[in-house]
Amino acid sequence: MEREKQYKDVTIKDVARRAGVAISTVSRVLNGLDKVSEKTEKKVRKAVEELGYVQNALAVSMVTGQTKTILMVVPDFTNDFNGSVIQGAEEYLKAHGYTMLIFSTKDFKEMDFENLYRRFSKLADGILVVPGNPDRMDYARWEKPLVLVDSYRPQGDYYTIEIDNERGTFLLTEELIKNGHRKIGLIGGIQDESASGRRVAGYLAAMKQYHIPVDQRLMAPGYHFEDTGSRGMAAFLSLPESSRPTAAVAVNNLTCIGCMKALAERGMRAGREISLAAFDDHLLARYSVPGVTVIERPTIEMGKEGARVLLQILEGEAPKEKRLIMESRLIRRDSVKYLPISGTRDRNR
Amino acid sequence: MEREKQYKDVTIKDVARRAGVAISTVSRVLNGLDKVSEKTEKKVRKAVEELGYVQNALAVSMVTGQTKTILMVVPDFTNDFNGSVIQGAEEYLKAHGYTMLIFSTKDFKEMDFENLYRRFSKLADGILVVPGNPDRMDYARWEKPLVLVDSYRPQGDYYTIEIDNERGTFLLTEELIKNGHRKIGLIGGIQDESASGRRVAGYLAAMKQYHIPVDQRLMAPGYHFEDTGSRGMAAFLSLPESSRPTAAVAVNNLTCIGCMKALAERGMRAGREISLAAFDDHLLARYSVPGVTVIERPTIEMGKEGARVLLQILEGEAPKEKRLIMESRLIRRDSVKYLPISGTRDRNR
DNA sequence: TTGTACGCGTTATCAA
DNA sequence: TTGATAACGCGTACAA
Repeated sequence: MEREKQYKDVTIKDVARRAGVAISTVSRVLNGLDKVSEKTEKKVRKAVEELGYVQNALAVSMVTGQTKTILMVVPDFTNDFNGSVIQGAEEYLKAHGYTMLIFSTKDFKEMDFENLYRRFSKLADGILVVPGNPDRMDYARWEKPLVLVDSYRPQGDYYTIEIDNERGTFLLTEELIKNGHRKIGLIGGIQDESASGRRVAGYLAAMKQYHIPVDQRLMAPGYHFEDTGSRGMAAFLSLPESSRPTAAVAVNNLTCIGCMKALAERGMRAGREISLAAFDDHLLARYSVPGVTVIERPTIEMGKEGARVLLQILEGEAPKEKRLIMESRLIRRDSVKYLPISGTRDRNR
Repeated sequence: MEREKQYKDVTIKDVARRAGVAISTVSRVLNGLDKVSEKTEKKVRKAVEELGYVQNALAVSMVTGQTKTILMVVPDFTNDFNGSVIQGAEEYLKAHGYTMLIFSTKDFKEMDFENLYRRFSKLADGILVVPGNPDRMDYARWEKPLVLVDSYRPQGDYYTIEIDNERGTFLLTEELIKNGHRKIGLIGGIQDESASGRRVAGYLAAMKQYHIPVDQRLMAPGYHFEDTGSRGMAAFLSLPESSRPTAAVAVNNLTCIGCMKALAERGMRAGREISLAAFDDHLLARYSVPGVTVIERPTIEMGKEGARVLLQILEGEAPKEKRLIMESRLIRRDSVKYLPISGTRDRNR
């Protein structure tokens, strides 16, 4: 009863009454579109202030058809790569008056995508997605502007924020080769599977370029999870010494962590018993001793760029180039041991 | 022109026309409230199916006054603690038909809170916040249901999801003491500051209980950032050996990481040159060699519980007990070295 | 420069 | 059991 009154929000109508003008005048002042005499503007602003009026974004969206909201979809929130991308995107959106809805596809069944589109189609103006691994989402059903961060779909004609995945693993593999390694394992990755496939390709390309035959036993394919890494590394370590790899490339942060876990459990360390180089920098790679050689990506910037491109599309100024390739770089640390014995001799450090 | 048509959404009106019934009937079918004859229900469902109709959540919210959305506020997305809390909360909300808006308070000025409340008051039914450090947000302005995750405001009469912070640092400190350490430093924490203050108190309580005088030089207070940790550890290491601590307690994940960074830069490691025990488990503590002894919290569950309590309040079934204290536990790893020399003698491992 | 009135897509109330 | 219609809060032609 009384309570009802209390929670009753002040509307544009209340402001109009208080200011002694029409609601359209209030609207005009608030949106600063048409000309309004200075005097009435002052009256309105005063009323707004006194009443503590706040626009009802819902009602605005109803009539304008815009929600000023974008939906961000990520595989899960506990992966620091996703966290960084979200951070960058959220900052950009916030700074440009947009609000962010968020949705995680963890434990998602493919069927669920349909519901996702239904559920959010009216709630957001556009969608920014970090694909999972595997990357099987059918984006075609989403009819509004869409930007993919860290996906590889050259045929799909989507707006994407990428880095050169193939080059990344190529550099990692090359780094190992240049340090004298020839028995190099690959941990994780699925051939022909989106970005993951590109990373496998980079490994193979480096091996080929340096004329090193690929040993299938040294490839431990799998999706980009920690488990793939720990199992892959365990498998390598159980090989007879003659065929055991002296180094390994992990395809992403989680597989790298899995490798390090497997090593730690055996009292071993990357750069001692086996060398390691991985895609994506992370806490453990950075601060463990020895540190792990990695490909670093501008994760926060990728999120920011994704948001920027999305808003550009919404403003009707879509960039001509659909694929935006960002820079990545190799960070050398001590997980790569120099093997002077056999193989290539030129040290690169 | 044509394009306009394409993007024109199908509304309840279209469904009604197609089914040959009134819109109110369609609404009834959709919401399953009143009785509807089986025949008309079938007609309506068919029309919905054929047209691919989806309710416009905005319009629903306009009239019901509920948005079925909650706002989650976190300090930033790159901290894995926040990531886990978000993960838990998002899963719970999603499963209960709620949508999650998200907002980061990184680089937030206190003044900005007012805008935050204004901006989201009409967009969300409730708010779930993980406070920053410092924890100075004025929640009183937010008039809707609110739940704090990991905040300590016993006087504020808020709904909170907590763990026993004081007990946490007490256990960490005690663990060091029981392993023979007496010169124990504290890294981070601000006295009398919310949860942070409780952690300082836990350290002091343990020292007192074991009759160890507190040396002010061994307290390196500061907010819960990485920098506080690396500087604190650096300061400890530069003390003359006679007064240098043999062990340190870090108040959270970031300060712990800072400590480990400082050690790594000097070629040192926790558990060798100095012992370390910290609040919050994380990647680096778990998998680095040696692993770090920590207090582990049920982070995902904390998010989940926060969401649960919030929805309970929204359903009008607010729990009687405002503070929900969750369990945490000590995980022993190898960063605590046993010092048999002087001091307490009973080993606890 | 300002005001009137319609429409956005729903739910809910009241009649029929 | 169904239908007509008034809200919800706002933006915006159009009229004044």
